[in-house]
Amino acid sequence: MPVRLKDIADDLGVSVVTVSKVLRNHGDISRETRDRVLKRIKELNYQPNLAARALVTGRTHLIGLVVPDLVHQFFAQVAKGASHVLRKRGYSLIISSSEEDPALENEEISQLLSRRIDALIVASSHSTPAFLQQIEDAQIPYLLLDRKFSGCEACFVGIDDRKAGELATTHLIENGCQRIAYIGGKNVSTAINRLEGFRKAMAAHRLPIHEGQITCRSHFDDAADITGYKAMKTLLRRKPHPDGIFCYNDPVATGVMQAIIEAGLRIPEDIALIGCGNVRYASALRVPLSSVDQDCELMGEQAAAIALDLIAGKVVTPKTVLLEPRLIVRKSSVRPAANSNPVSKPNRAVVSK
Amino acid sequence: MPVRLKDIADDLGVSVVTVSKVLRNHGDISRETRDRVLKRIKELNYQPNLAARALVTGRTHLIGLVVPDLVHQFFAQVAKGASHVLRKRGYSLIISSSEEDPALENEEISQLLSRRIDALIVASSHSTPAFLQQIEDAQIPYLLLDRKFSGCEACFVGIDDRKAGELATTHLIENGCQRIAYIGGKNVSTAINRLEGFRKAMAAHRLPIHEGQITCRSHFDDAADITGYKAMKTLLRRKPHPDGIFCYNDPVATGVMQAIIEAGLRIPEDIALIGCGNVRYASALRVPLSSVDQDCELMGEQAAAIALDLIAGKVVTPKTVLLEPRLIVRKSSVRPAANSNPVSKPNRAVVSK
DNA sequence: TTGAAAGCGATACCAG
DNA sequence: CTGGTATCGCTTTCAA
Repeated sequence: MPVRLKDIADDLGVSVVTVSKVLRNHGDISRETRDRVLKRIKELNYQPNLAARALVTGRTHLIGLVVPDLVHQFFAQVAKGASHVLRKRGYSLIISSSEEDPALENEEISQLLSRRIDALIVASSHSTPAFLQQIEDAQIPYLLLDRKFSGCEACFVGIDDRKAGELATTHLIENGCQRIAYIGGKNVSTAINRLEGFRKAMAAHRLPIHEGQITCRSHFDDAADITGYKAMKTLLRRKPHPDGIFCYNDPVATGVMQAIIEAGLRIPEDIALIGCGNVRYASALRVPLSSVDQDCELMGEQAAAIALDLIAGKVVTPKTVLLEPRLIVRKSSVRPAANSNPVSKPNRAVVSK
Repeated sequence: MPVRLKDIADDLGVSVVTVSKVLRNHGDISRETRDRVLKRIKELNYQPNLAARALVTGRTHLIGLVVPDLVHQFFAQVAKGASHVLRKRGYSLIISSSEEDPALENEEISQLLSRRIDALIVASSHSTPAFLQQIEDAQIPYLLLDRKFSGCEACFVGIDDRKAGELATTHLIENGCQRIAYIGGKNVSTAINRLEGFRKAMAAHRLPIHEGQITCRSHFDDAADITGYKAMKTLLRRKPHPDGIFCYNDPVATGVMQAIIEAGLRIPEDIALIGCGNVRYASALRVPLSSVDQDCELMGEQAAAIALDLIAGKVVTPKTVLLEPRLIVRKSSVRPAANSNPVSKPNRAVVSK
């Protein structure tokens, strides 16, 4: 049985209260008592029972993180960033993966709430904010990550998705693409806003968009790359086929790449391709993949910081942190011929192998 | 203020004990009372306070999972598998990533122990089992995952690493490689045992191994792919350079691939390459990467199942689950010319794009 | 079939 | 400076 406060108190002939105070630097303790207690705590390697502490203080020092897919590197990196910040402050992270399933996500959230986590960070797979009610009801502070809801007052950390879409699309246009297609997810803000950025860039260059050029699919059980693969297969049936593809994330772009190559077409010569998220292995793919970087670890860190602020009651008005997307140019989108006559300078682009 | 047992009891004019019993199907409750209680619980959306419950029962329904790197897809998938099994049984998973740093790992473990998790699953970055003492001291059941320690009695779930090494190496040999190099990690059982399998396969085919052909490096802060990249750069300085490379995991192989291509050599013609772990994006890499599949989700599920058994006291003698490695052949290791004279049939190989 | 009483291990409050 | 006492929300035990 683990050492308790009482064991230490008894050993030293003081009260549990005294020991408890020493433990939390709660002043008003004589130097001498302090040292004796500290010594004994060390000797016995005392570890406070956090469940007991949680019961009386109402703080579990547990923070929940709900993501749509932990296997997607993006969310793993976010988790890493968040975990890093929280650990230093004595908090632990409970990570739940909803597998892009809203029903499962609700269950996960409910589990977390009943654990009385101190705050919740959610990258939701829901398409409407209704589910947030249960969190509000539980009165647990929360913030949205990566995906937000229009008209929702909650704190949010993510990137400027419109700009990301604009950046990527403009880049394709500057590389001579005319018939650019967009492949996105369904009903998530990242997909919707990146699409908006796409439309804006196309309009700015007076390029028409035909309906068939826009694909929005849910992932369901399919991994994102399979979704991309299938979507591209469909696009390839159009004549003429698109000459540029912007995917709202990198796993989708990975599947798209496979489909293009299988069709015997060249990237970027026949079809230029760009993703979003800049996963680590992007440069190692069949054709090094251009992408839009979202600094995912930083995103996790910021989310964690806000969660801590929320807990501390430091947040009065909902806070929104929008990280700047950065264009990362690799082979998949660069057409040497087209480059000779750029429409405009790329916006803070980074060229990477 | 969340709803408490007492609120429900007061509402219904029964005692908290009665409500508590209903909640846990603790027989000896009249049908009628049962239904009334259940109804009210639903209405108020009552969620038991797990901290309070943990305090009295000594069970937190929390299971810790410590991995060296959550961003490595392998461990994310393991976490997914484990989480899936545990969730169904009312347990939550607290995931800690040690970033391959033994000191950080100790801290993480200590945090988890002080949270009184019910069991701990560890894929350790330590090179000796000394750190296990703190877990033993805390009397918390645990099991090792992926990486084990020789002479250690604990439960273990992983793959047969020797066989994985043999499978991969034999495959390279059958594809005509003669000067095969091994690139592994330092002091982890997976690296050591896969190396052993490598040696065994080489010996079986009377192929000599020169010391320079074996590289074992820690990752430290570098991502695994950078480790692989650097190791390969060094190997390429040898004359003649190796004609086959077996990497103990896929991220390392990814870096190796980059280095080979940068050097202007062809895969598999000049150098054949195979990894281990079979990450999802293996087939999408610059050259589709052959690998050894370890069925990581199943590994996570098995680990979770054993953790539950340990908690239930069902495990008498330490249990070891070794999953069968499966060879996945892709382009990076297939040399058409060599295939005409295979040394032996590949062992249950799967050919995949 | 029901419930009163006694904790679980810690903290908060207030008296000495 | 120190410590007694009540309390957090729930389960356990045992008597009614």
